[in-house]
Amino acid sequence: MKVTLKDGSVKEYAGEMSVIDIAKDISEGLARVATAGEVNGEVVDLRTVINSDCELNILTANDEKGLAALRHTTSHVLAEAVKRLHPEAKLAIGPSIDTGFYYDFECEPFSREDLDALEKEMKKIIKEGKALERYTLPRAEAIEFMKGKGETYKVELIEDLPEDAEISFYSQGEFTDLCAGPHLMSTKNIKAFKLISSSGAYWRGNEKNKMLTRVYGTAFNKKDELEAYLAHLEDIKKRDHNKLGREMELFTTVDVIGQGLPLLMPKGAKMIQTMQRWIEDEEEKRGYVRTKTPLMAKSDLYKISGHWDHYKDGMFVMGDEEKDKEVFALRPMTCPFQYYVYKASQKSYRDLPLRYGETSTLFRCEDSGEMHGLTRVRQFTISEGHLIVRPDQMDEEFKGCLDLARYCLRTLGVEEDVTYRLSKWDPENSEKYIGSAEVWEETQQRIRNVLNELEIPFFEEAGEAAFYGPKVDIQAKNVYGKEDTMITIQWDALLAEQFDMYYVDQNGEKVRPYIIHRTSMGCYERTLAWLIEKYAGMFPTWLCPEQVRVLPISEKYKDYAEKVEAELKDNGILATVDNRAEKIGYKIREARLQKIPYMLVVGQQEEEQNLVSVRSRFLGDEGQKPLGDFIDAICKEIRTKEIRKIEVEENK
RNA sequence: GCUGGCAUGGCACAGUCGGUAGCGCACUUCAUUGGUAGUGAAGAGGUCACGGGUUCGAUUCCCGUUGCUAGCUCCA
Repeated sequence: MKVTLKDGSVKEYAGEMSVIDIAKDISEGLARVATAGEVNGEVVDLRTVINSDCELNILTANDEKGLAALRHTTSHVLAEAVKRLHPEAKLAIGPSIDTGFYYDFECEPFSREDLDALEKEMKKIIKEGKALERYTLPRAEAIEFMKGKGETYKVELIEDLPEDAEISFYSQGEFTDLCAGPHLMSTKNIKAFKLISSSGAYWRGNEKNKMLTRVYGTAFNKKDELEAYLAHLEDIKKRDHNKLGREMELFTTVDVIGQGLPLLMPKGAKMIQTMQRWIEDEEEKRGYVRTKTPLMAKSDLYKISGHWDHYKDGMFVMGDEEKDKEVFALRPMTCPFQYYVYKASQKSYRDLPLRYGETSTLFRCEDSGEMHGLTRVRQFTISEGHLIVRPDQMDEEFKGCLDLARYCLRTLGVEEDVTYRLSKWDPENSEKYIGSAEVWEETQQRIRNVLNELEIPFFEEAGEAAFYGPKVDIQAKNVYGKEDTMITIQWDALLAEQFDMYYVDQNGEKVRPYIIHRTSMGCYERTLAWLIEKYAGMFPTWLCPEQVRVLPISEKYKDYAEKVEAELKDNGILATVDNRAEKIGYKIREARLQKIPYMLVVGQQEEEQNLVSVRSRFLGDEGQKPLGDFIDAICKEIRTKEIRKIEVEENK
């Protein structure tokens, strides 16, 4: 057989060879994941193809797929440990994932102590060093086998496989699991693993099914890799906006106010105001006009838009339809409000495109388990906008929205951190959407063309569209790897009909416009959360709620310090003075902990020569400068929204 | 909504095998007037989230509620 090595060279083996022989022949590292191989891009168990005539691409322990095999094997060891300590537990599934693996069981929930005991048992199993043997059974026999063991979930899994399928199993000593592989040769090759947490998870991800107990764990090739990963987990907790944002007094929550209703404190509110002013001004430059529409409306409005039928559960409804004459609901979106602004007067084709923007507060009654810090809340504010467009202007306007979105991302310094998703409808589930299949397919293709033209890499996902049209969602991950939508641009060729919107064309005919629903920088709260994690609280100067702090050496220099502060403020710089009777070292320590970009130390020398001693977050001690020079420099930094590089170690 | 975990002064945490609580930071006052990451001293501050139950007695044990949190599900 031919074996392709990592460097692309091909080695040929003749006659009967064992997997171990080949693995050892190639490298020591390979023996660790010797059962993982790849034929025609598909990961297979080496033993299924060994000595047959095919080209095999050997996976090393450092390959993603090799690592997956290691982790998957660890999940089998976990399953065996669970069966040993909790024989009543039923096995569900246990795949490897990005960060490790998990295994779902039907059993009582595990506490941390249970996990520790399982880890101990797993170490025992690993030490026993059982070889993983692979064998297959015909489908009917496989079902009988699993039925005999009482593994009802496994039976269900096999029943979903084709009638003529050969079902593969892996056994390690006394423990056998249904599995496609691949695996390590032996459990003893697991060198570094850790059970991370336990939680509930619905069988097959369906909330109508039974809730199983999921155990998350991870495994690495080497102990130090595991330790580095665990240290990394600790590290990202420090960037977690939900922790850091509270510590930095950007926001807080209060029991009696309610879930998903964070309070933005002065510093957080200032940052959001800075972003809002910036975005509103930018939109105006790009031809947007502003509206300010009500935060609530009668149910009649939502009945026209379709939200009353489709999304009533997600809205805060005031009143009872049975008893009250009028029922109101807080708005979960701005669309229909701006449509009525459009409809207030008759529009000509010459009026289009019309770009409406609104800094819009929305309310969505998220389920109680969904709320998270500032990223998933029940009241939030977005830079919402609707473009009312002639069909022939659609491509250009859609591009304009993408351009604005990318400008926002670039300015915040996060353009490298996002992925673009073309969110399509789901033809299998067409009742969730309005409009014909032809319209959907055509619009999706037009969006694809726009993205390709702008050379934006994107991926496509079915079933993620809005009910009225496909969209481009700009996605970002939080420190824990969870993904959220930061910006959305939606193509809507259908709602104009619902609201009877039209314009009059050259021929005097009424024509339906197209609509683009879009955000320029999405939800302010969510963006703030993202920035906290991105910059670990050390925001670009222009976004900082306090940009400069003046630190007089002693109270003798109070007047000069206040003069400096006044001059900074005159120039639009957010500055304060620390006039407390503390030593300079103490004041510096505090300003650094509060991540203030610039400290200006002033004493006798500075006062006499109208100087400031600059200490920045970026370079540390920048030396004495004339006050005017400093002001010029920081004003430029703020005006251009520069993101200065941090070149000093943050070691305390 | 579901399954767990957690809830002790403003913050971050000890602690009580059931006998009404402590440290650090922050805060207040006094002294100190200083040159680049913590000056010293004194003081104030908590019905141990809320509501029930068990008990002679509950912050501690049990139940419920609320909030936070890890996931699952959901996210127009």
